[in-house]
Amino acid sequence: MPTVEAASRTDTGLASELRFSVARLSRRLRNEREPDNPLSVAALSAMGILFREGECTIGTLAAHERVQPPSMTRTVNCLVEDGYVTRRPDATDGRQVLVGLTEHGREVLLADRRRRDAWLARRLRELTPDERALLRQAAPLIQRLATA
Amino acid sequence: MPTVEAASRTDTGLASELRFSVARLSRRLRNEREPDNPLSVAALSAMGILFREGECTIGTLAAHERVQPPSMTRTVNCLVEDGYVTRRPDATDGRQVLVGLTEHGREVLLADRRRRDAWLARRLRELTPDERALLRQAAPLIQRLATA
DNA sequence: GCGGAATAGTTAGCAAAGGTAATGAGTTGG
DNA sequence: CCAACTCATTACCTTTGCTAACTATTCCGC
Repeated sequence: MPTVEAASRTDTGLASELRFSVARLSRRLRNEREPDNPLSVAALSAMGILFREGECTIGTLAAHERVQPPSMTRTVNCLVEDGYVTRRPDATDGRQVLVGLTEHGREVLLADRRRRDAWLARRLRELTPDERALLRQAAPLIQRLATA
Repeated sequence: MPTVEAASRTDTGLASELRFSVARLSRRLRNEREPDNPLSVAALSAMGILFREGECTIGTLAAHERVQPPSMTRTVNCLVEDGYVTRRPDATDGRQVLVGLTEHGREVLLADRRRRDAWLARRLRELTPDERALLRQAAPLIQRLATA
């Protein structure tokens, strides 16, 4: 049997397995959020971008989230209502809107992030140190698969 | 500094990183589905369960998907309409409904799965063999984190 | 073996979060 | 300077989840 074909078949198996397990853990993480959590998933990840990237336009946020601009407009509107972000017009291009985290938003984001990490951290403590080390190496790979 | 505290902090960092990368890849995988795909995500994973587990009741399907029974009822109704699954009453318990894949459903599921794996498999081929081997070990761990 | 409690599924109605199409406001190039 | 383009918004639709309320069936205590 040709090596290339074998390798390709194995990769497809890996793809299947990885896709399934990642989808499953992702769903589980969403479900394990506190039910009284004030922040929706969409809101949270938009705030995450603002935290990492600083002030962004609606379009930039939408592109980062791979979402259409109208969806991001709505998300941002909710966040403004709740005082987590501010909007201001761009000084040089009046069409654009700059969105930025408020101090309150930053605090709430970090608190929520801590809370959401807690469940997974607890689960991770049930693994062996070797298994954790393996996942520590895998995480950036998974990130790279998603990014480029 | 006490070892326990240090380990715990490191685990929290790992939790953060893993959560972020998994969420991101999962979103990306959803987005990379063919736009003209006839099967919704919910439908697809319900069919996946039927494929793995064989005939199931609505309640079992709902539990597997961590979804409330009414949601699964609707999903199954759509699948029945499209001829991907069949429903029949349980012989010994008239309250229950058994749902099973049709041959057509099985074919469509496998075709869709191949198509969805293709993108990820392509990305995986850009990694080194060592990196792929690492992910191959990580996949079952991720699965275990999600499952118990 | 019968009547109340429990269980499986469905129906109805609501909410979150995505999408497209059309519109308005602002910028820019010919 | 006006036509074409870009960014954001509005209006409306879809998917997919939820809860509450209801029906049909089974099970259990007596």
